[in-house]
Amino acid sequence: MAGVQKAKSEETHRRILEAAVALMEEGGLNAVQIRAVAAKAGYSVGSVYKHYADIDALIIAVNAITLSQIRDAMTAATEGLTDPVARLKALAHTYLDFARANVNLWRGLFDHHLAGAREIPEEHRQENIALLAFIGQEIKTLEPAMDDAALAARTRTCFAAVHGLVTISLEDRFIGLSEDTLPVEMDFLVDRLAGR
Amino acid sequence: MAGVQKAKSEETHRRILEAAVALMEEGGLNAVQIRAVAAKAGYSVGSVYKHYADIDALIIAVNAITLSQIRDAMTAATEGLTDPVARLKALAHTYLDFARANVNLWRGLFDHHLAGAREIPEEHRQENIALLAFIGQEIKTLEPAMDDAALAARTRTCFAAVHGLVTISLEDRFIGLSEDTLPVEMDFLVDRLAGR
DNA sequence: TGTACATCAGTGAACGCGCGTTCACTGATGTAC
DNA sequence: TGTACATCAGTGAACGCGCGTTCACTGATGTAC
Repeated sequence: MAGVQKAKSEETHRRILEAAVALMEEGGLNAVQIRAVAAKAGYSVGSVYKHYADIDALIIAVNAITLSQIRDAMTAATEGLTDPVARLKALAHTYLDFARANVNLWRGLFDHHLAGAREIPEEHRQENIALLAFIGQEIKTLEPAMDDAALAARTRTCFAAVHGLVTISLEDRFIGLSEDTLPVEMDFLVDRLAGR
Repeated sequence: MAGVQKAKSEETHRRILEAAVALMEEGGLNAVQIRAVAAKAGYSVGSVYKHYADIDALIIAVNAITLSQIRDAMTAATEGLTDPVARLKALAHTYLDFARANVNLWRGLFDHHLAGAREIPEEHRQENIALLAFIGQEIKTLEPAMDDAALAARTRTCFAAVHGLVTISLEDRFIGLSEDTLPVEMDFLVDRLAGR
């Protein structure tokens, strides 16, 4: 009956990660605490440490899931669209909708800062690049003559502008744009960025 | 010799605030701690509480100074300029330059979240509105036919887009735009937002 | 198949640190008469 | 001007809480012979 330990271990690993995701969703980054995760997953504190080196590793794992969810949503949203501007709009709205539907998961991506010299894991970096690649692809279609450096810069600018609109709309301290005007403003922004 | 106590008290108040600003500048939001502020200002922990109700009140005071610094820089930067787009570019570059020159003070504005139900002080809110008013004024010149609600929405969108570019450029996790391309991208963004 | 030992998953009390906050106290300044 | 008392600025040890992390331990699973 070999493999029982492995199966148990994998289930525990999965349950702990699920609990962490749920806590991030419910209470934001600060709610992802070792004791809370352990309790929610149905294990003890020590077990969490058998699967994740520390709290940062766990949060990074949660953020990796969030990034891949966004990537998947973007893939689905652009499927079948051919016009570059329509595709860019679909990407922007997907990003906005995801952020609004999953405020805490989305904030977790940007609120989590590693202390000191620790590096962002390569996997995470790749996911970020993947999101930018969605945008870069469309901009290349719109501006075929642009060289690679300019394209990379322009891609980040466009992402940054859309990201800014999403950020500000989620901050209550800036009395937010109303529910209805937000998509209108997003379309305006993408149109202008695309030169239309 | 009346007024000695008042003068001492005012000086202490000022020194504590100065120490808090210096700490925020040097080490970011998390460096603004009661003990650190007290030590830097040359007083004891208890004295800080004689002048500020709690750590949040002190941080809010620091942020108020930062906001007014930005506002003053914007006023100076637009002086003498008449073209609305030139003025918008000057505002955007002032914002970018301030953030790059005072990363920690600038981050403090957005990283500080009040726990629970506490409200953002009215003074703070007014300063935010003041910054938006700078932009709104120029957009009104560019789009005189726009009604107030649309103008308010558009103003926030433009601020948000510029804010996003500044935010992303300060994040090292997105390999930043190089020193040189950043102003170019900022000009591009403002031109496009202005419809040029 | 059975025995002895090694390895693993899981436990949870205890440690340690950071840090905001309190409060009884001291000495200086202000005020009333 | 002098005395007695009140008020204020400033002190810093101590409290309390949150929370990440450790580690000696238990029982189950795996392995060697």
